[in-house]
Amino acid sequence: SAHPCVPPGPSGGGRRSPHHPWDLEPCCAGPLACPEPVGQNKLDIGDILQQIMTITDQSLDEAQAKKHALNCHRMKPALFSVLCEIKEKTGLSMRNTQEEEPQDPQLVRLDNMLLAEGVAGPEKGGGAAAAVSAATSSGGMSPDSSLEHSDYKSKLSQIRSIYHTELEKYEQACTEFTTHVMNLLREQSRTRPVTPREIERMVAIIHRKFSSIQTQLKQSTCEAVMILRSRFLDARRKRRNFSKQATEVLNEYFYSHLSNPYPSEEAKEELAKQCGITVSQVSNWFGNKRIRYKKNIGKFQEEANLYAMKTALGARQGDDSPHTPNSTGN
DNA sequence: TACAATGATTCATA
DNA sequence: TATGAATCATTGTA
Repeated sequence: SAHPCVPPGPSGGGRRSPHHPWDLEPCCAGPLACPEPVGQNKLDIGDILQQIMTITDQSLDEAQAKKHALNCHRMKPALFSVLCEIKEKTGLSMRNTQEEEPQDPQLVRLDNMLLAEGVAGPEKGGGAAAAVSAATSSGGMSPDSSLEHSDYKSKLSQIRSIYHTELEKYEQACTEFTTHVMNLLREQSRTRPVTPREIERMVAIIHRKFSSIQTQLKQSTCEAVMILRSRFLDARRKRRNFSKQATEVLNEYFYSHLSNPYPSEEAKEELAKQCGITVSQVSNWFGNKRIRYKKNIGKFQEEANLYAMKTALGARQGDDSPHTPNSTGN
């Protein structure tokens, strides 16, 4: 009852011809060599799809053989173009899903820091110089620090070289892996439609993964630099006691203002000048002195008496010695 | 070498 | 923001 022009459905029948393409014997002779009735084509396609679906369940050799057979199959170009069409249609919906994302702010910060420290970018020792200048400006740096400076520089250059070696390794691995995947996709594009855009996306995914590894490397490098810097800049590590004369000046002020040992900003500046130290060092000294005195007044009694006597002696001599102005007096 | 002294830092608070 | 309190890291000394 079927019209001779209406081919049977894909699931209809299923009786294979003796020279059926699903035997997957390469049919390299082409369609002319193995003529098939027109109605058979839909059946062919259904079976080809079935074969493709099950190809992953087969062993490598089997799959390879089947792949080769499929590549040579006379229906392949037609099927391929259909797949391309379907893919193009579905591809449209995901076209807008993935666009170039903005640069990771954390990575930007890491890059900037590595650049500022002289780890990334051209070698010039800028980071070390910056550290030194920072140390000197903070007031805690002794002038004869060239030894420590070179120590810092050598350690920084160690970090730098490790960083660059690792970075190079990662970049090489990334390139190798990308090439491998691209080759794989190109190879696959012979049997399934793989658009250049798809390859691009895959490459982008790989780069993202590798860049996250790179971020970790940058993070640990930053940590190493921070530790190095903190060790280098930590003034506690190169503490020098003040001169005897400076301590004397500070103690004189402290004990002569015992009821209110809080020098004004001007007094601090004056004391700093007299002692050859910075104002913040004067502040530190008074901070420490106050707390330590308060904690153990008994221990400081002798010292207090000594300076009280000194002050009294100075006052009796009547000389208008250039002492710092009494802030509150008592 | 242990330990006290001391200058500096950090953190909480008023 | 100055100060107190705790703590760190080094120096000085017995």
